[in-house]
Amino acid sequence: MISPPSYRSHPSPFESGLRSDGKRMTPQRKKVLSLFEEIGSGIHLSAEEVHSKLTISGEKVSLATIYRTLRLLVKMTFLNELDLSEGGNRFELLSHDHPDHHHLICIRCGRTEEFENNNVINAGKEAATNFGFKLLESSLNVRALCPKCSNK
Amino acid sequence: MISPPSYRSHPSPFESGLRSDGKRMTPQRKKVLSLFEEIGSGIHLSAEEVHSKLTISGEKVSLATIYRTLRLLVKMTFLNELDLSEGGNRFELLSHDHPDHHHLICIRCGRTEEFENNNVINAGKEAATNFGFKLLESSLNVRALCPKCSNK
DNA sequence: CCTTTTGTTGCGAGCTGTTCTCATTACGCT
DNA sequence: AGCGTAATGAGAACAGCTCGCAACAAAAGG
Ligand SMILES: [Mn+2]
Ligand SMILES: [Mn+2]
Ligand SMILES: [Zn+2]
Ligand SMILES: [Zn+2]
Repeated sequence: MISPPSYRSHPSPFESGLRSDGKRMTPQRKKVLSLFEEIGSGIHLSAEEVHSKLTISGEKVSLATIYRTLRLLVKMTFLNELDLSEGGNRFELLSHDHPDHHHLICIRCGRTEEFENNNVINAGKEAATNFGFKLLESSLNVRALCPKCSNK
Repeated sequence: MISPPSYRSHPSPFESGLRSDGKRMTPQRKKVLSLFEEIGSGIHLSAEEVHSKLTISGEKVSLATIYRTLRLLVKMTFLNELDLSEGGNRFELLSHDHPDHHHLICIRCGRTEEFENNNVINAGKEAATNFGFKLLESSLNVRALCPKCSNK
């Protein structure tokens, strides 16, 4: 029989964020966030894809819980939600070094590249200011054809 | 009994665009495009809204036909399709003086303002060039709170 | 510990926006 | 007017997502 460590281990930022809000850490939540962390940033997964990736690696989490958890992780700013037009929404690990990147999407094959541009960020700020709006977030989606799809 | 005019009237750009592609002008198609033209640019309508506006003014066009026609009008570049995240997609008359405008959206009440910014356009071009993509279109969506929704 | 409380899950039903199927209609051409 | 074929209307189907609720499980209290 293994006894738990006698010291109190540091809770992860995820766990303490949950706790401080009366919410609980669960295996399902851990699995979803871990998937994104293992896969790294710059990868954009749909809820369906999260579900099948977990299923394939033997972890059973219901689709409804995945949707709930994704929403939660977005609200907690661990994930970023993308609306790339075609198909369902996608989610990516929110990297704190590149929080404001934008996306270049091949509308044929779905290949997606990321880029940053301060002018875009400023354009959003400026527009919000001009109309007296309080800026939340601005996202530039560039729809295009990748080299492979472009020459036939 | 009224006879049709004996001269051949100039077909509209819409009609000639259709004809040149083996497609036909129909009352339904005319009604949908006319609605957008009468209502003017800068107005963003969902398919459902197009349907109810036509229904209210006594024009009966089925919802399926409206979806088909909206797709067609986008492909023919008479309309622009917006993906403002929340709810269904919206459509607007594509004004040829302001083809590349962007949108500032209040996520609470839906109020939407338009703005133009050359830096944004250039950012899209630049990103496409850097990755060897062929640019199709780029759209900046700024999510924010309008003054009314922002203070309470 | 056992009990209570309360947040969370899984499942299926439900919902919303959009597309599809197919029988019927009607545009455009002669 | 008649023909070929595109387009429509009506409803079924679909995709993506949310909800309701019973079963479950983590905290909290005794
Ligand atoms: Mn990204
Ligand atoms: Mn607009
Ligand atoms: Zn491609
Ligand atoms: Zn508002």
